[in-house]
Amino acid sequence: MPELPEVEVVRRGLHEHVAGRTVAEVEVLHARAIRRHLPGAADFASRLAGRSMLAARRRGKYLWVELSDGDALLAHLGMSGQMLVQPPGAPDEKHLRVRVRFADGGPELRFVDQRTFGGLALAEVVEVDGAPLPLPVAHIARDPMDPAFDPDAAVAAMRRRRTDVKRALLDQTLVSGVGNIYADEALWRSRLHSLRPTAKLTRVKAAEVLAHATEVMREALGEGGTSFDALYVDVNGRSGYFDRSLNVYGQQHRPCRRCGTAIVREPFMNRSSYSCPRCQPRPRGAA
DNA sequence: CGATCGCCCTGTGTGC
DNA sequence: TGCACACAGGGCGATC
Repeated sequence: MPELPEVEVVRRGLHEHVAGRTVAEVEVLHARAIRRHLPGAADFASRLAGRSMLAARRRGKYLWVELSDGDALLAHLGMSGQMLVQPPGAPDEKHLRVRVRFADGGPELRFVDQRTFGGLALAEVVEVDGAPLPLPVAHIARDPMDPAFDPDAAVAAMRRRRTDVKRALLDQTLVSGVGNIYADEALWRSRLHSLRPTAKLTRVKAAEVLAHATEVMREALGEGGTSFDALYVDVNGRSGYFDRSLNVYGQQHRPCRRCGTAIVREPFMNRSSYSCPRCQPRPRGAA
């Protein structure tokens, strides 16, 4: 479940290990991994070969590497995607989808993805609101780690929506980078139930939940991200430690760290929401 | 256009 | 032991 902090850890690793290197050869082992690259695997491989990789960038949960021709190698990790830096000759991972070999003969870049929700693509870079973005990312809002992130504008956009606060937090066109884990953690810190309507939140309360989302993601980044198993790892295959700090996510039946009430899990959008029923009372009238 | 819903995937865990 | 099914869930296309 890579969300902003986990993707940022991967971005830093890419920046450190691939920036400045020239691609020699690309191998696509599973077509679904490049399904967003509409011209197909052969086009993907031939256009990437010979390009140099420049800076690694990120917005929300998307990351990309600028290429020497002005385009970008765009990646989304989905649920289980990994970008690994491995020595040539290391055994192929079971779910290895794309391999990038470099002209210097050094470590390869490997895209590994068990559940195949993630993928790579080559994309044109366009300018949106003063920021260079790969075209498929143009509709994604700035994330709270972006120096140009405007909290007041994000609060206003959230309150304009006729929806529930958790849906708003997960909507990448309002604020990007927040997924199910950090949404639940931010709501717990804000003492808000996921079904509270955004339109009824005060400006102050909406700003508070956004600030909590930002804070929890910053703390997670400081711990190297959240990991429940070996699915989420940095480019060297190492896991983060923030799962030890989670207050509600995955904590059903455990006592709330504030009031001792048992944390509950409820179905939400075909997935789960975790909350404290006492600190985060369900709004009246909500189903 | 805003909001909602179903689908895309595979490995793991659980209950019968 | 083996089978069926729930679950993990981000993003996007279709639909109203």
